[in-house]
Amino acid sequence: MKDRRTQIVEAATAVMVRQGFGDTSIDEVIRESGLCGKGHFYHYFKSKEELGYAVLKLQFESFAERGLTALREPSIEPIERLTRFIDAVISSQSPEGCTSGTPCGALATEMASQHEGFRQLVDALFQRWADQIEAVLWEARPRLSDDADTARLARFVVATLEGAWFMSRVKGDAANAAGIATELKRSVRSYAREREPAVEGTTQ
Amino acid sequence: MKDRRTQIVEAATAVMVRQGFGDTSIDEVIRESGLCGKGHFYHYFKSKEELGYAVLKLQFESFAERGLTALREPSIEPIERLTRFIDAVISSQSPEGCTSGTPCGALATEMASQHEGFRQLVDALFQRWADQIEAVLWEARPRLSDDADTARLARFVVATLEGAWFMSRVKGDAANAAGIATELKRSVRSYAREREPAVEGTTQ
DNA sequence: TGACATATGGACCGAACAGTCTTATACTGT
DNA sequence: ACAGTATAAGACTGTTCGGTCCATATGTCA
Repeated sequence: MKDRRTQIVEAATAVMVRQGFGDTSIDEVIRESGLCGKGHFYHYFKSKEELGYAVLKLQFESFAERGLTALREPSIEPIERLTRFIDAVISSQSPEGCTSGTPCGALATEMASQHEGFRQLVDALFQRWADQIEAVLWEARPRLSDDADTARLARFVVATLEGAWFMSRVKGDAANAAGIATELKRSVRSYAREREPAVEGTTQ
Repeated sequence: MKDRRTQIVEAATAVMVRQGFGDTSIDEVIRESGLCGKGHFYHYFKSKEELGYAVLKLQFESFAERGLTALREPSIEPIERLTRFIDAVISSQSPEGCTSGTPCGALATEMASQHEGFRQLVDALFQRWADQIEAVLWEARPRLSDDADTARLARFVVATLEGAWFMSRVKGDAANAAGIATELKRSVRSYAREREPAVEGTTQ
């Protein structure tokens, strides 16, 4: 029933991640999806905008499953969990193609700036990141210094990850992103009360 | 001689910052510039792409003058200078319109992902930021802890500023950006050897 | 078999847009 | 006054693209 629709969304995602939303034509999506004919596409989607929402949601959900659930893993110490999460996000965007990895990226940026509805969806995505990260920080609270504002710190982490993604995209340099991750992890750790050896986890 | 050209670039910048490069038509630029007729525009610019370069350069240079020169101000203590720079960047994008402030922004993102030439220009912009910041950090080196990698830290600052800009754009929330700035400043300060009171400079 | 919904295919339309062409106007120096 | 050139204006073209329309299959339930 929904097979075809999913197939279209996945093909569209691939093309759009490469070329952006605005520069991806319906015809291109149709060609890439293996189907032929405009009517066929418009049988499943009311408009290009609706396709956009579907694409955004797909990226959103697939990332939520892969990355964010790891943040909840109770067997790992919370700060270590966050550290791993940072590494995961950074490394997922290292090879030239942000293959289909990050739910943010140029696509979200572009779409957010085009339709108000897209913007809200992207905002919701960030909020979800931030909320999850804050939950982890909250969990680690006994080991953080008193001036740690978990909500603020969570948003800081998200913003920096975003910035790292953006910068590495423009520079096409993965080492760059890794360096940013290192600094970010250090930032988080700087809130930890002196107590443990605060193991420096190398990215690779 | 160049009056008209500048006038066009400025009008184009205003429109493009609002709508993006792709969604800004030459006709719109012409209307906004006060001139009439396509030929008139193409008298000054070879193509839309050339206009794009001019717009990017304008944003680049105007920001360089306002923000980056302050980074070189020798009368202020280097880390304090960097702190003020961070505040300046963040506050310049606070009111709903990133009026014409940040040379980065959606525009740079979008353009960078469209033409290789644009990408290189945006990259150069980041590099200039990073270089200037690194110079400041290098100056402050005697007061930084030994494990401070100035180049890496500089890129981290730039990336986070980018991320803060992007996030606050999506959220439309200035307080958010301020919080990120606070964290970023703390990060930089955390490299300072314990010595001074490390004054917390409030943004406003 | 026939009626009817769900899928599939593709021709077509109107709008928007980058860029060209042709023409008209102002200002120079001679 | 006249040639030459920078400036100005806008009609026009070729193309791309989102979206509509209509025609055809392919079931599926009677």
